[in-house]
Amino acid sequence: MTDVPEKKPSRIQTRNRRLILDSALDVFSRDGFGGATLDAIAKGAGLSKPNLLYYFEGKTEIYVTLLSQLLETWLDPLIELDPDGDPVEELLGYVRHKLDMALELPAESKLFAGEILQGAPVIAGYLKDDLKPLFERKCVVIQDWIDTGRLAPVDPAHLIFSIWSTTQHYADFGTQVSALLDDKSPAKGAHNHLEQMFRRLLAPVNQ
Amino acid sequence: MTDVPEKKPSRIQTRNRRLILDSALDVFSRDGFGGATLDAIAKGAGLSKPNLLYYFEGKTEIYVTLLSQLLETWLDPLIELDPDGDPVEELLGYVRHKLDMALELPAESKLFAGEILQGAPVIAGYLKDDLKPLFERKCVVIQDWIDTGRLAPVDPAHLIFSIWSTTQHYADFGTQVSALLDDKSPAKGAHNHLEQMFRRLLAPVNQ
DNA sequence: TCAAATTTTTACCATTTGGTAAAGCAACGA
DNA sequence: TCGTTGCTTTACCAAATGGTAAAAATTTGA
Repeated sequence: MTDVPEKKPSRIQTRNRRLILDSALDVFSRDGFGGATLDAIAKGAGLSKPNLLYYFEGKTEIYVTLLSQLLETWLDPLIELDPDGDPVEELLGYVRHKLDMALELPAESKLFAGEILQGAPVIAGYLKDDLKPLFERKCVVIQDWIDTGRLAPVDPAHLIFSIWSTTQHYADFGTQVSALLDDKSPAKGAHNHLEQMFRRLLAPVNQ
Repeated sequence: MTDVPEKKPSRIQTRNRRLILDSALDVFSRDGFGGATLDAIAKGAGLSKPNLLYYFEGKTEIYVTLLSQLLETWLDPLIELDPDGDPVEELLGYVRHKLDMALELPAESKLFAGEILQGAPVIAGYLKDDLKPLFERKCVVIQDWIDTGRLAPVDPAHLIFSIWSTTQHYADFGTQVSALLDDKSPAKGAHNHLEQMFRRLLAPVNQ
């Protein structure tokens, strides 16, 4: 038995692992996996590099831990799409939720985006094993809404892609958005615009 | 005079600079700036590393050259938005054009995305000096279309963001899209979906 | 309070990486 | 044919980086 001797973590462990992961999120999301250095992460956490390596086995383990924790949070709002709710309001609620997450947790969004951008070397398995089944279940839910006339006909998969892309854009391309909008917060305008866009797309024609 | 003694490039120079930039596009878009190595770029180009450094002054110069060339191509379709054309068709044409580019040049799209994701360290000046004026001109054009009743009322800036995000998603998040759609090409579905979505959004209500 | 366990530091190291110096080779014009 | 110019290779190097060993300091529990 080489593993599973793990005891409950001490207070120091809990605190320092938290410090490390917080710093790592900054560094990885700003510099990418390849550009990030253990020195930068250690400095941001206020620890020495060997000390950091006392808590994590290496750069990759920090990165994987960060992504794993992130994915749970990321999945949540999609899970909550309720088949029994009002279709248009359920989907608009999902849009709002995703946009709020993008605006409030841009570093997390960027970390995820960077991972996918580079071909998902770490989370390819997660995409196939966890995200895909969920994605397909929700596509069925949306298709049902369409078939029962409560939603305008639309391709469920591409609808989800559009929701993801438009909302995450405000985090992942935040630098560009800020540059083009003179740093005035895009939050209000983005919410209104996306609500309008998806409402028009989704509202069934004959009520 | 330390610069501008540049003569016309020889055939060998033209060929090798092309080889290097082609390889660099692969490597930078796959591994990010920080993760890319000169060795990988040299290998991909079939040259030795010192030979590569005979043609470019360093890693950064290759990256900057690549981005500069890319930005011209990237700007083009937006420039072509014709104020005198039919508003809805002009915008739908723009959507089509951007989507085709994303599907045909995913590496270029990813390179740009990676640069913005990391805070646009290299092209921040371009965003302010070139993209922003163009962006604002086109926002005015769109606003005029709305004011003359030929386009549904919509926030021009956020409309452009939505077009960019939804189209580029098929390149930048192509790994995820492929994983979720079982590798069947998303091209047809994406075109239909985006056409439908933006047509509904943009068509003026009272014809 | 004191020994055991945990945490942190100091001092390293091997590899990778961006980059250089300089010699060798090839091409071209006179 | 020869010298000048342009291109390529060989042989390096200094810095950065991921990571380790082991001693020192600290905390913990009995």
